[in-house]
Amino acid sequence: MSTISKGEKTRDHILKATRKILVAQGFHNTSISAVIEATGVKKGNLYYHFASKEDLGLAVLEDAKEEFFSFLAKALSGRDPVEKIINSCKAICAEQEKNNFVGGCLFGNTALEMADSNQKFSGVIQEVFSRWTGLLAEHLGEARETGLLPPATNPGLLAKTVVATLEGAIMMSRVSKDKEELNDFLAAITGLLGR
Amino acid sequence: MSTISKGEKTRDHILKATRKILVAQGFHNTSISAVIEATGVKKGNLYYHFASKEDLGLAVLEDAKEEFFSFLAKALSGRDPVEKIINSCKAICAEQEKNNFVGGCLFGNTALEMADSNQKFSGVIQEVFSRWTGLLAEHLGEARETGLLPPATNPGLLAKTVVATLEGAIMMSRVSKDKEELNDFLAAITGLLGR
DNA sequence: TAAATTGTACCAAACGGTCAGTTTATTCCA
DNA sequence: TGGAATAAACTGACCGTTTGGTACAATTTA
Repeated sequence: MSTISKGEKTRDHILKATRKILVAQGFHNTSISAVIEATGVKKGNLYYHFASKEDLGLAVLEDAKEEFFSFLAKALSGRDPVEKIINSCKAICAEQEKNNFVGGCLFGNTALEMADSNQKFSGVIQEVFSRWTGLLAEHLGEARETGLLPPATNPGLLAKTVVATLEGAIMMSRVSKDKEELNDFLAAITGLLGR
Repeated sequence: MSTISKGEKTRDHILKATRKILVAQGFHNTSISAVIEATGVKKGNLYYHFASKEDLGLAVLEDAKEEFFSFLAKALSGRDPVEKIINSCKAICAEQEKNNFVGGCLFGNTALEMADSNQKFSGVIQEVFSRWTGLLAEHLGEARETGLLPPATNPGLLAKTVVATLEGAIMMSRVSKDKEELNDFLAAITGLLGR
């Protein structure tokens, strides 16, 4: 007796399938008919679950957000805070390789596509970035206290820098489709953290 | 007796005006009618100068590319190679502030919007990134030879890292619209270069 | 018996693009 | 030098298609 209803299952199926298209093609280049084709869900049913295309896009983003932070929580593993961060970056890069550099980062993509034209979207993105950097900053603060990083370290700034470099790295390796390039970037981030 | 014909003037006017819309809204969210409205050029005339919307987009990108590298050449000024790079990053960030973080980087935006769906676009972007990092790598190599940077420095990788961090920084500060944040990132890049 | 799903048909608006024809500039020859 | 011929630049109405979205009765499922 599963507690998830059929409707919830369908909704989730739509979310996951739409995410795949959205991450590779972007919001404005993804049509409702493409979603219908990919999901197999009929139009009437789609609009039964989501009020509008915007609503669907936001729901996909929210869903991906939750999944990302649960992924991040698991990926942040290691013997010390610095290693945890490095491993999380490695895990993210591994995902990129796994997808053959198709899609990149949904949040980064959406950030650049919608930042100046849709507040609702950029609001979610802002939340992702601040929560993400906040988590990293916590660990970096811990690392500083325990002497793993120099006392002059600014955890908040360093966390943002790591995320920015990672986002930039995903962007550039997505264009070049170069596996080694991504590993190089990973080495650069490792260097940022003094290793 | 100017050597630029009326047609060339119109073409350039279209390119510049379209760029403004494109950088803020993206390719797929920019309609031909929006271009027509912004330029004042009638539809028939627009298609006299450009074969298609894609063609227009590519031309805008090419035009912006040329302008960027001429901007970069000027911005790469300073007493030594490292200072030159830092100043160029500062100049780029100053542009972002000037535009109130609207639009961000046309190349980065287009990279994330078109990378997986349009080879022609991503080809231009790839060229921009490789030329840009190539230029920085040259200066970094020089800096290493003259002892400004440690002998173990990898100019190519460091150049890519600088660009990646800058692109990530522009992305994140575009979402947050935070002036100080961008300056923080600038400090981080300066740190990357050992200053 | 309520929630979920299908089917079909429809809508106005916006989309990218075309084209015959008009205007403006340039060339060329008497 | 002037006027015809040619080419370049521009206009605006029009095209078919796709877009996101609606309506709603009929059916299936939990």
